[in-house]
Amino acid sequence: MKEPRQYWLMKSEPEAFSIDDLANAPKQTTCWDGVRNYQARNFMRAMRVGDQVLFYHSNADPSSVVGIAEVVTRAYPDRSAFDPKDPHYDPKSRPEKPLWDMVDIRFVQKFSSPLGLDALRKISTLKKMELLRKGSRLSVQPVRPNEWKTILDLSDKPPKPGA
DNA sequence: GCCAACGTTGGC
DNA sequence: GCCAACGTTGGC
Repeated sequence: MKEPRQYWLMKSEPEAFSIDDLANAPKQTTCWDGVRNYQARNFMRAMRVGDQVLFYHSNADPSSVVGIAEVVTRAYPDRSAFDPKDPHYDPKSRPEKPLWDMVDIRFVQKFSSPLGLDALRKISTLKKMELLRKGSRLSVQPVRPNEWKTILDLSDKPPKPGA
């Protein structure tokens, strides 16, 4: 039985790793390391190969959904947690008992124009979207199918005149 | 750069 | 198990 495709949103600061970095990466693929939040980790553990991901630029000007990526591996141990020199080193995670996981994602598409937070907030069907919740900081979060469809429809359209 | 919201830590 | 202190995220 084939599981239905799931949708997610992943945040990255473009200064650190942008959608262009993903597009230019070897095989247009990267491992999503450095996640050190249990909720975000658990969402990655729930991911399946083929799941679709909205790529979001945080701390950007303006912060926006900028494109699409695809999950290409199941979750597996994040080795960066074992490395004392790594900024995301976590001594609680040991190779024999890994605490943190990551997945690999592959570039699918960059939107012709980014969808900024202010524009997304105007869409009534996105009212409940995790990204738009006040104080929401989750760097990996689920996206509802109708939210996914709404955002893809928006990305198809040229920017509104005068907007 | 500010600061509100949030998660984690650690004293008790 | 409570909760204050602290560190981080991320919009603005």
